[in-house]
This record gives sequence, structure tokens and C-alpha cells, in this order.
Amino acid sequence: MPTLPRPSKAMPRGAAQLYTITELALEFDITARAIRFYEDMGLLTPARAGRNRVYTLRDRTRLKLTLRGKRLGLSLQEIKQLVDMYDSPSDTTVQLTAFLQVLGEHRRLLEQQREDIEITLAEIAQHEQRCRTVLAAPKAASSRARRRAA
Amino acid sequence: MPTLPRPSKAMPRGAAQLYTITELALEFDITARAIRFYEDMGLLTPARAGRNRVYTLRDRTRLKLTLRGKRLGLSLQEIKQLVDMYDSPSDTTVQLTAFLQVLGEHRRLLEQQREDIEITLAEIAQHEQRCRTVLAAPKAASSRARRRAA
DNA sequence: TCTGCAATTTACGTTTACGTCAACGTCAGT
DNA sequence: ACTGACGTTGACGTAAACGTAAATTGCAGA
Repeated sequence: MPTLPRPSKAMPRGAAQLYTITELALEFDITARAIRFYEDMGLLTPARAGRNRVYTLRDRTRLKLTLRGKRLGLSLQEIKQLVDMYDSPSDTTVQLTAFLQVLGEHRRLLEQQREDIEITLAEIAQHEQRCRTVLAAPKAASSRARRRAA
Repeated sequence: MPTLPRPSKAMPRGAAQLYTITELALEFDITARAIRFYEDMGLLTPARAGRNRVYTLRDRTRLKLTLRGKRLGLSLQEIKQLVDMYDSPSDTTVQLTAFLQVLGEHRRLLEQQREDIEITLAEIAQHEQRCRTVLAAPKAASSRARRRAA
């Protein structure tokens, strides 16, 4: 269960929203180790208060994007590329067209995934239907259900 | 480019559809090594013609499901669980309810992914829009575009 | 029969994404 | 001053999903 952002030592009143590593770990239900690893991979660049890491709202957003990318099966490298492009606004024509290229590929990938998901969800619905039919029938149900499913 | 199923030595006329390992590898654009690995993991159980593997249509279907699972970011173990349940029709009440349980979890996961995809696609559309706007504007375009995007 | 290709098994290597100590610093509270 | 709790930096370990090389075998065509 995600912890709602609450006041902490890292956030004096009135200051910009800041987070400690454990706060983020708890909120997103990952380990601090994972967050540090994402930093090693260049996905996060938190500031430091002495030796300790301090995460801004921007860091939090990048982390959120990272986790979403992971849920979609992207590698951390791919995620880095995308996230980097997303928040470093390129402005030369070359950069922009390259960006569009990457966006297009990413979009095609997502659309493929969406199709996979729709298909799979449909199959799941069928299986669930079959299960419920069999469970509802009191006796000798399997043969009837098999005929129905055919 | 996926090779269409064509007659081969493995498929005498009139027999059930059979495939060699390289045929499947070419069709799905993966290596034979990967296919053998899936076999080691218990996802495929091809028959043998002497030492060589012979794949039935059922094997092909399982392979297809496997690759779809992979595109959705599932591990081979998870895929095995699902595929096994899918084509071994359980019939005891206990098995069926357990199956429904698994199906429900899988469905929730897929719905989460679908949401992630929709969100990401929307963001991509925004980025593409911004890029095209900037590219279309002849001069001093960046400031106007930035205002428009805000 | 020789050549060569396709397939097989065995085994070790590699990359990714962290987990898991170990050893240490630091600051709050008692 | 002592004790936790939390945080840090290495360093090594590990599971998953293959890649890759080596040695071998079977079969087909010249």
C-alpha cells in the first residue's frame, strides 16, 4: 500500500517537495537498493544532503516513469533513452526528427503489446466462462461443457 | 519476415502439419537455441524423428503463446504455468477454482499493463504533437511552442 | 566415398537487475 | 557516552534467458 506523501525531516514547511530514499522505496514498494541501482544506471540523479540522497519531485517522476517502463517489459537502458529524451527538450531539426523516429518505434511496440493484451484478455474471458460453466453444472458437467466450448 | 508454412521433408502430403526446428525459428524470427531452451524449461515437448525434433501444430501454438507472453514481460516460468493450465483441462472443483484464481490475477496484471500503455501512448502523442509543431514553425518557434505546450 | 550441411548435446560465457552481506558514518534520544 | 535507526559505499552472489563454441552424428548429393 503506497504511502501518501507526508511531511518529513527532508521537507521543511514551504520548501519544494523532497523525499528520502526510504520514503520513495515505501511509496513504490521497491527496495532502496533498487533505487540506488537506477541511479548507477543513470536514471536518477538525486542531490545530496551531506552523504545522503535527496530526491526532488522530478526524481520521483522519473522513478515513476521507470517503473512504468519496467511493467511494460522495457530494459533500464531503453527506459533511460526514453526518459532522457522526454525531459531534455531537443530543439534542432535533426534531434527532433530523431526523437520522432524513436517515438514512432515506441508507439508501434506499445500498440503491438496492446493487441497482445486484448487477445489474451479475450482468451482469459473464455477460460473463465468455461470454468464457471463447469463449476455451475452439478453432475456429468464436463462433457456438456466441452461440447459448449467447441 | 515470417515464412509461410510450406511443404517440407518433415511434412509428407496428407499428414498432420509438422515443423522442423529451423522452420519455426525462421517463422518466428528466433534462434533454434532459444527453442531448445524453451524445451528445457518444459514449455515444449516435441516428438523425435531419430535424434531430430519434430514439432506438431500444438507445439507451434505453445511457442506462439510463449512469445506473446514474452512480449508482455512474463517470465518463462509464469508462461509455463499459464500455458500448462490452458491446455490441461482440469476438472476437479479445487483445480477449477485455483485456475480461476490464477486467471483473475493474470487479468488484473494485463489490465494494469493496458492502463500503462494507454497513458504512455497519450504522452507519446503529446510529444509527437509538440515536435511537429516546432518543426512546422519556421523561426523563433521554440518559445511559441513552449507556451502552447504549457 | 567424400563432402558438406543441418541438427544434436555438452558446457561454459554473458547480460540484466537486482539481493545480500560487511563495514562504516551520523544523528536523535536517553 | 551509548544505543539504535537509517543511510552510505563497496564487493560479491544469483537467477533468468539465452549466446557461443566444440565435438559429434546423420543424411543427401556429386
